[in-house]
Amino acid sequence: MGRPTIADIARQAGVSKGAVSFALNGRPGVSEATRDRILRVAEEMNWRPHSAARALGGARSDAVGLVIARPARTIGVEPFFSQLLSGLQAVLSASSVALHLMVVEDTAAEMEVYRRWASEHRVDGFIVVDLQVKDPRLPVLDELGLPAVVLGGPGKGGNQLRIWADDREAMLSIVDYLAAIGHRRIAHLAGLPHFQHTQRRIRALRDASRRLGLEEALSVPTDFSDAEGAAATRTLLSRPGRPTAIVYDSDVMAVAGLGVAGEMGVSVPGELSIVSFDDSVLARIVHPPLTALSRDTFALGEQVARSLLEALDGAGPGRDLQMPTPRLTVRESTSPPGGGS
Amino acid sequence: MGRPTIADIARQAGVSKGAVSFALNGRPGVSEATRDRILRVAEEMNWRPHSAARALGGARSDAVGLVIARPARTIGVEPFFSQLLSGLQAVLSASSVALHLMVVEDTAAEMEVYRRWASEHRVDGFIVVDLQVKDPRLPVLDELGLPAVVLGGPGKGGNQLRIWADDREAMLSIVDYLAAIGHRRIAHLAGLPHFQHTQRRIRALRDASRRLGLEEALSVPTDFSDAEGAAATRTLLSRPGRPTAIVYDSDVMAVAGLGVAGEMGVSVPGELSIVSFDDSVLARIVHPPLTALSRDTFALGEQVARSLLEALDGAGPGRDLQMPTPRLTVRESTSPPGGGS
DNA sequence: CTGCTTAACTAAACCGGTCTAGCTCTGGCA
DNA sequence: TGCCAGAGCTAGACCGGTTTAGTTAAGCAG
Repeated sequence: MGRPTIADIARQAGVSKGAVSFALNGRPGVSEATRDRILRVAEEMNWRPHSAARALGGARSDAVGLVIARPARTIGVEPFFSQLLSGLQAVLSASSVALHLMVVEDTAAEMEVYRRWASEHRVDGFIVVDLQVKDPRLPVLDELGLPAVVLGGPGKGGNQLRIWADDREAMLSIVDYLAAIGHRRIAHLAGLPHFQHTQRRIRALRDASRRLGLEEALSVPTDFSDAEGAAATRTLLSRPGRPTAIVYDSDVMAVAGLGVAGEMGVSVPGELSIVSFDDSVLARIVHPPLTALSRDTFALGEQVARSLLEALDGAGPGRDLQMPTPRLTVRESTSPPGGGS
Repeated sequence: MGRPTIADIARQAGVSKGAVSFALNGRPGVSEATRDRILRVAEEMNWRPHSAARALGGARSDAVGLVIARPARTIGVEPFFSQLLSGLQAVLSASSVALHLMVVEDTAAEMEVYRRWASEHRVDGFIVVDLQVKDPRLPVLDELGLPAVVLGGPGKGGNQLRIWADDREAMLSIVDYLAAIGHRRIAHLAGLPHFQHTQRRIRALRDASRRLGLEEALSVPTDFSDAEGAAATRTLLSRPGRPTAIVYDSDVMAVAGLGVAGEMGVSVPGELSIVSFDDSVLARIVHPPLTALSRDTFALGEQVARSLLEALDGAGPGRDLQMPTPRLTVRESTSPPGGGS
């Protein structure tokens, strides 16, 4: 005989299927004595719920979805994602909730997957990353009516729970620090321009430069790849009046930039200070180790998972959540311009 | 009205549910004319199959499982996994097969997840990584009867399809190269000792050293973390008769080792040559860029996914598959011992 | 024209759960 | 004693597909 079903348990325990279902799901409708008996029988027969059957009945599927719209090859490169994934998993697996992961080409495909998974009851909720400026995914999620946690920026539009860190404040802390040790010409290798956090950082940098009376800061948009990071760095460094400090939006780009500097004979931090907006092993293990914003991406993942699980349990709307503002970890890639080392 | 079901299509097209099912699945039982009509109606109504309903009927669930038994925090660090994931996704998403991902603490928990997912019909097959020496997971998978693709080593035990690259040959190519440019004292920072590929590499190094008449090579086991990589490097370099070349089993450790060398004032490659067994952006973007074994992990992921999909389609047992032996990419972290920069 | 085969299709069972309507007790209270 | 409320439980519909058994009509040989 194959796997036991609730019908088998019902027969064995001498009750109806319905009673078994009530007992196993801890809901009223059976006496304590009966519930115990049923649970014991289920245990004995080594019963496991059949997820498909559950999902068909409209109940939970105990899985959440994460769809990432970036070329598959670049995901592997980004420590941010793998760190986030780790954090998510840590919490989700503790609750035996699986993660449905899919990488797609573009936002249109991403929305299509949302629709499909929702209509198939494949997942109970979504995690949304890479929030865009006028994000077309939010209305879709609203329409689907599944709970979702959106990573990035506060703001309205969509009924999803938002979790974010204060990018603006973070950028200000970088600029304040650089200005304090004497830098006047700061450049910025930004990320994809239609991401909300990219814009927020660019604006923060510009505002801070004005306030502190620095030269107008240059923000160069990139696709987050090491290739563009290296290329843009090379361009910046070979111009007259080159910056004395560069802020990189991701650690991969920062490390690539560090490599370019070395290659061009520009000493770091002697002639160029480097700050990474993202901290990971990467920033720590290169030489010199990079001054970086330490945002605990793992913890972020944990928080996202926790919030989503709460939302699944129907714990009210659950309000937006701000993560602690990342603090700058000063390492050896920064020093006063023209300074020693 | 909610999503259309085949009953809706049947009504609209004036046929029975059964006919619709036949038509949509391309099986005999309906005329060409009727099939076309049904397909057109389905298209018009924007019908999507409900995966749960399908799975309930005993059919496929269109998802495969990947369970990784490592501390969640370390996954994010390992480019190997994220690259592999990317490759898997590239193929899976093209076939609209989702990936069920879970990170657990140990092998026991991993096997438990296999059992659960199998009995819940949550997945159609598994991808198994980190093959161990006497791997307890293989009998479990046999028992569950689901197709699986195992990453690592050829060999018997288990009915799963195996995919691997020739670690032995790869290690030999590294040692041959190092010996050819004059190295006699080679050390090796290995991975977790109960992994099959770790043992294979250690043995290959020892054999090659004997054959080439080098000093007995030292293999130090680690947990793959940057911390242990750094610590072991420090130990090796501060001993008298220190190695002139170190082979690292992962790029994270190699980069960490590079950092330690810099810190200790040991010039690379002047006084120490470094080879990484794993190539990734990491190896390319540090300075100096690392000589590394280029195994295309992304392609490996693609191949694994393809093989698993084939197995799902019941394409016979499908025999074991060897990936091209990784070839050594010489960069600037290696040179003759005592040689110039 | 009869009898037989086969293609095309329908009706209904089935997968393994969830959930609702309703039945049967028991106890409390007027 | 009669009535009602509620606890505890059962029967069966239901979710959306797949699959099998059965029906109908057409085609063809004899």
